[in-house]
Amino acid sequence: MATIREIAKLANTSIGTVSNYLNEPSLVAESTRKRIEEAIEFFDYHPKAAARSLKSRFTHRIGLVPLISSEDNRSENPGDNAFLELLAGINTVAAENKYDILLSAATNHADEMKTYQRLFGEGNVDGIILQGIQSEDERILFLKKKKFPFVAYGRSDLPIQYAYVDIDGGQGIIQAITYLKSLGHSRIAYITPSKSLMCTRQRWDGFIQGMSQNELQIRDEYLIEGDFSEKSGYESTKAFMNLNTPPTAVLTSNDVCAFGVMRCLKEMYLIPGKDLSVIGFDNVSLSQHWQPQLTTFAQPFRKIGFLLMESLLDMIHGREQFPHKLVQPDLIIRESTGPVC
Amino acid sequence: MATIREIAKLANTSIGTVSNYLNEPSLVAESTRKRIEEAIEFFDYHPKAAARSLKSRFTHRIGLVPLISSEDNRSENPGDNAFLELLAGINTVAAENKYDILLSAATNHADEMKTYQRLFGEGNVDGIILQGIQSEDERILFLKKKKFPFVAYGRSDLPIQYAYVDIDGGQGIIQAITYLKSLGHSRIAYITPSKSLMCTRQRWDGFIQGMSQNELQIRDEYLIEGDFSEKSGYESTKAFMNLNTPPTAVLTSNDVCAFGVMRCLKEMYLIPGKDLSVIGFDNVSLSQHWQPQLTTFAQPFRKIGFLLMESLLDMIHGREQFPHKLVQPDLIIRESTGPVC
DNA sequence: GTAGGGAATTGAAACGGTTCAATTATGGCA
DNA sequence: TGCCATAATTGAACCGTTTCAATTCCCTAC
Repeated sequence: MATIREIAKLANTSIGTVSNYLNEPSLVAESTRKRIEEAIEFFDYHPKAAARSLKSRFTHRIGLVPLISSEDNRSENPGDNAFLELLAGINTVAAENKYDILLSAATNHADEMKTYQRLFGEGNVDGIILQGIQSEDERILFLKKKKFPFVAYGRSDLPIQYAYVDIDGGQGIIQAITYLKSLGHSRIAYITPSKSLMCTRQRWDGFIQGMSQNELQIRDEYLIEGDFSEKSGYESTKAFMNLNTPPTAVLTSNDVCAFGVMRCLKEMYLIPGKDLSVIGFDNVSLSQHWQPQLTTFAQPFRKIGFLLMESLLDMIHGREQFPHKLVQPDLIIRESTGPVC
Repeated sequence: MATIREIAKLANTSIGTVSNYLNEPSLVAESTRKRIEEAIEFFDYHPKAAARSLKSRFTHRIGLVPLISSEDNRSENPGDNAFLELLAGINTVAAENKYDILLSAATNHADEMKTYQRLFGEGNVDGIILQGIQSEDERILFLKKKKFPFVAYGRSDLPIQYAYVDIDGGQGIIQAITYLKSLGHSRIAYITPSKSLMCTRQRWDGFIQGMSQNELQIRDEYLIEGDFSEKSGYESTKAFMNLNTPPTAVLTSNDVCAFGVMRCLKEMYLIPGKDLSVIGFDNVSLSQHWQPQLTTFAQPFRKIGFLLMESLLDMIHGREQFPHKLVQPDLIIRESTGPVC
């Protein structure tokens, strides 16, 4: 395989000039450039990545540690499609900027931090994208301490500055309430996710703002803290529908919870979208095959991937310090919502 | 960041010995080993990947070019989950062997070959996994010519030796026929995929063998060459059911085709699994939510990922030349098949 | 004719490991 | 004690780029 020295020799110039051509062609005179191009063509020359990054300190790679469930599952895991769309988005921007994605997995979950230390320590990548952010996320603390470029998909509750892209759950809720109001709803219930989660607070702020903006009254008996389970949807609905004046619409914490709501309605011979409008969150693939099809929020994962990669490149090249970006979820209107009777 | 020289100095030994420790600890005496370990611990030392692979010619990375659909789709694309499971399998074996996966995308489809040339030419990876094999696949020709380690998921019709992992569609069909026979079926129809595809021939061989093994008669009017479309399932079924003695069971080319079969039955007020047993191929996520749930073949993608990576490692390390591996598809029995009435 | 300055080019040093032939240490045995 | 085989260690050379200070080239202005 040809090296830069052979190219230089054939093009009758020095390796320094060839290197310049490779990295900043404008530094090279027209005639020299032509000869170098011919030599490169002749040898089908590609500069070796290892040599390049040894000296330049740039790998043109970014790191990503996939969350892989250990068991074999081809199930409806909503995260699956999400990850793939995310990857597609990241990959698109990466390719446009001549970057590759390095996927590193830990053999077991306990070793996950070791994977990040290795990615960083061995100089395998120029930056890292984090997903599945947790409260007090130690990966964030680690990378921040090392001053290594990274972007997180999701906000944590750490009191430090770092780059992230996240869903604007609050704006979503506002949008949903406005939509429900336009259908004539005023008695809107809300099954919130568990209080301990980051997204809950953001959505809750949106709920308050959305209700006041639409001049609707928040009623305590219409609020239940659930979790992401089917059961919490089922049980909350039971409680709601046994009130003297039950709500006419309910916002749930996610699609699975919304399925629980609908199961309860079915048992009570009530019809989703008619007796109670139901809105989910996530747009899992089942939601469009359910009977009735579920109105829900979709996260534009591909766009999130774009933004993650763009932010990371900005950081790597020192164009920005800690970019923050929020994206609106898409309200996908299907059959589980309808005008109030 | 510490280098191997600093480690050697602190451990009071030479860089050669430290390098030995890193790569083949058995070469280093116990006492020296201890001092080196302490020094590594002290500096939190990680050998730089670039320096390592510059001289050793091993990157500890394998390359994979994902097939990314350009449009934003969070649809039921059956390939999506497949790819993720495949990746999970590859990643697991890779991690166990201290390998990472390099994902490289082309900005547009026309440049795909360039991506492979770059992956190879820049020395970015030790080997490559190919998916979506096509007839006369130029990637295979290229990598073969360069004598670069690669494993393909799927067979092509090229008359050259290369490593692959593939589904044993023929064995699947035999299994399906044996299963149908056990339910009392003898009039079995088969909607084959298009003749031009590699898998068709393999499945067809299985069909012949399965029928003769079960002492069943192949009848020409029960054979239709379809494609992977819903429509071909629909129209073939119309033809079958208008015969004087219609079949009691039908094997289809894939799940989508099977859905077409069932739509036709519904129109004719016939019941899948009762009036006609239907077997799909692929186990797309819809197949278990269909009414009735579809009996179909699932590909064990995660296992395929294992095998791909294991084969590739064998080739990289010169343990095998062109490993071939076939895996059985899993017949998933659901509601669209039943005993003959 | 010459000074000045920008554009183009040069080549040695550096990046941080691995490799390997050569050297030294160690232990067993007569 | 001396000899030999084997284990352990050494360090210089090398991998193929980038980098940068120094040099050369070329043109313009005076």
